[in-house]
Amino acid sequence: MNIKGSLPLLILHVLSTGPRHGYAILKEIRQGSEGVLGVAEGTLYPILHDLEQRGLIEAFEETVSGRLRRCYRLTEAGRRELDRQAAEWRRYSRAVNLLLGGAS
Amino acid sequence: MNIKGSLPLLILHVLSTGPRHGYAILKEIRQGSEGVLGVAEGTLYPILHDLEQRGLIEAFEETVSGRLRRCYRLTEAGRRELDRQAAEWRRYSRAVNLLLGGAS
DNA sequence: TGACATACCTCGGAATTCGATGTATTATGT
DNA sequence: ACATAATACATCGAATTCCGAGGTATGTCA
Repeated sequence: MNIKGSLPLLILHVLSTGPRHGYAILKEIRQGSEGVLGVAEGTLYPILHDLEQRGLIEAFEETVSGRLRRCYRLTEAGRRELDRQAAEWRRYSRAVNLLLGGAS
Repeated sequence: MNIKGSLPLLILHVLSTGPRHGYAILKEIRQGSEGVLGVAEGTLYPILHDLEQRGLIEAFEETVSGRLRRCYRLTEAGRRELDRQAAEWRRYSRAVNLLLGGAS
């Protein structure tokens, strides 16, 4: 379904626009890509835990619409990693397009 | 090193520009992407065998510079699969760029 | 009261790729 | 002449990445 390896980038980017809980990230990726991209829950949560362990995001509890939710925000290291991965994405996608003979 | 899932697309595309043997495909992907993309040999040959088994490419023996080489050419089904995968690539990469807030 | 969306989670397995390793030939430099 | 690199093909095991299926629980709407 997805271009493999791009999910951490997408997740970090969504969190760079503001803290969110897991399920909200899911919906943001779907809507923000006009339904083209989709992340399965069984994929998202393990990645979230991994990003947290690596210090790229941090979790905090927050009450959203009367219920306790596990929210995440980007750390400074996460911001740097986001920049790094975004640059890498541009580099690779440009290279593929170059090879395929298309523009940019 | 590579965006996962894109290698069959790249290989099919290279073969669409003319028949080649494995090692030549390798170099074509490297040079055609200005060194950004690279395929390990341990990755290429299994994919080649898989594509052949699926009828997307066909092998033939040819003498290249005095030595017998195993060359591959695209089949009709391979051409269709290439079109399909190229369209999918454009669709997904556009969606990622859309989400990341960039153009196209 | 049933269905559906929200919200979180784990597990097993499939797919994809790389690195290491092996073999053999040809070209290039010294 | 000899060593080294490039060419050329191949297999294997391991790592990474992702999905689907399943589980739990609450809120909302008809």
